[in-house]
Parts: sequence; C-alpha cells; structure tokens
Amino acid sequence: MDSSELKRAGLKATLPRLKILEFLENSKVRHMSAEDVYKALLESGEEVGLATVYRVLTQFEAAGLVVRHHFEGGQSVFEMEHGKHHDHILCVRCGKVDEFVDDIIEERQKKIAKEKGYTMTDHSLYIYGVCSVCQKAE
Amino acid sequence: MDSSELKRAGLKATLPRLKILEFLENSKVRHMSAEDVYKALLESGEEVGLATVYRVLTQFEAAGLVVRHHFEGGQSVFEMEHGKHHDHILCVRCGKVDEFVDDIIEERQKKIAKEKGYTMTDHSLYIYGVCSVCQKAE
DNA sequence: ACAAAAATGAGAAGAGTTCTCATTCTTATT
DNA sequence: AATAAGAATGAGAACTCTTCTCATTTTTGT
Repeated sequence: MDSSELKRAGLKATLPRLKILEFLENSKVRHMSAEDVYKALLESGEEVGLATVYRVLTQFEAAGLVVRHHFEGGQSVFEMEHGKHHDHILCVRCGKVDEFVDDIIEERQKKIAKEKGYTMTDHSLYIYGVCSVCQKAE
Repeated sequence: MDSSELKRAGLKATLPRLKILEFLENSKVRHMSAEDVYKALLESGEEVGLATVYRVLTQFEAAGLVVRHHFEGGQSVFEMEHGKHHDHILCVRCGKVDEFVDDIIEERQKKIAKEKGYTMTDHSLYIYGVCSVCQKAE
C-alpha cells in the first residue's frame, strides 16, 4: 500500500484512508457515492465505518484527490481526480455517464463570468439525455 | 385570483395551489426553496401544509410552470418559468444569483450530445465565483 | 516504546423531502 | 343549490443522505 499520496495531500496515512484510496484507484466504476464505497469495502471484508467514509471522501475532496459531483437526485458522487478537467453527459434512462471536454464552452464560461463581474472559481455542467442504447430499446 | 393558469396546466384550481402560484408570481425573489415558500405563506397568514408545498411545487414543475434547480448544497430551489431558458452564475460568498444565456454554449451542448449519441433532453450549467461586491469586501 | 495529538466507529441527530391516511375540498351532475 | 365521487390537503410519521458526538483506538515524532 502506498501512503505517499496521502502524505503529499497533508493527510496522515491511516488504514481507513489507505483502503478507501486504494479502492477508488482500482475500481472500474468511475463515479461512486459514499454508500457505494462503504458497501464495497464491507463486502471485501474491510472494516470501515460509514461516517469515516464520508469524512475521508470530504477530506480527499479538499485535498484535490477526488471531485464531488451533484448529479440529479440529491446524492453526492465522487470521482478520482485524474488531472484533466471534464464535464459529464448522463443518460436519464439507464444512468450511464460519459465525459467530455469542450474548450469553447470553457472559454465562454470565463468570458461570461468576467462580463458579470465575477471571479470564476468553479463551474458545473451536466447534459442530460437518452443514450444510443436506450434510444434503440424504445 | 386567476385559476385559468392552473386549469391550462391540467391541475384543479384548489386554494393551496392558487396561493402558491400567486405568491411565486408576485415575489421579487426569483429562486425559492419549498421551505421559503412555506414560511412566506405562513407569515402572510395563509394556512398551508409543508407537504402540500412540496407536492404542489413538484406538480408545477411537471406542468412546466416552474423550474427546479439543484444549486450546491442539497436543497432544491424553484423558479417561475418565464419562457426564456437561461443558466445561472452564483456567488459562493453571498449567495447572489445572476442569470445568463449564451447561444454558443447552447449550440456546443447540442453538438456534443449528438456526437456522443445522445438525444439531449435537458442540461444544467452553473458557474460559481465571487461577485464584484464580495471581491471588494475582501 | 511512549505520550500527545489525531482519527475512527457506532449511534444519535439533523436537514430536506416524501409518504400515509383520515378529513376536506373541488367539480361535474342533478 | 345540493350531492356524490374522486381528488387534494394537512399533520405527523418515516425515509434518505449526511454530519456530529464522544469514548476508544491509531498514528507519529521523539
């Protein structure tokens, strides 16, 4: 287990943090709720408290290791930060999530913020639609 | 009180619905949570249940009278639908909300959806930043 | 190995929202 | 205008997601 990533983020290398980080890094699924992480760890025989999962994910977010998304439906989902910023497009039928980057949109956002007198700190863009698979399954 | 708007939306013209609609239409504030609406009605001496406010706002949303936003922070806020679609830019300090429309961004979104094989049904874009007033108050 | 400080886990608590169901209101019909 | 049938309401219970509390355990620098 590699604790250097945690240390770099200014977090002590505790067991729960290591397990959660390891799990996030090795998971095929990109977007996970706190509950998802908690359940997955329990199933693989790890002892972690749900409160700890929430706490740690919040810390990871603050440290920039992870990004928190507010997809529709109240629940937060987390995603490993792999350097490149991107936005999301979601299927409203099956819940599939795709990613995209569009420099023109990024540009326009900055411009709009400036025009309105804001210093932009962040943004969130979600496109909702019906994916190709679900369109056929109509 | 004008019940035609409700009837047009396929909703019976009940007293609570009329009061809520009237309040939304006359309010200076554009974005309100269910709780906000509930409290405001109570204060102006109207008898409405919180559950009804939630129910009615959801019905208004389904009927297209109102738009629901998921600003950061879990809570839904509602806004009268005045025909013109727009996105939002929010101040992370004072909570101020501004609106904007950008045709180029709208265009790009449709294009991206198409490229990814999606039929776009909706989208949500929020820009977060620090507004001019809060920048000065630093 | 040890003490001090920080992190954890279990459950309580909190916020926001939905559900349940007995009562009340609306509407179409006399 | 009265009525009957169905829909809507309100009060509180219940539910979901998340945070808090605090006694116990773990980590880390010495």
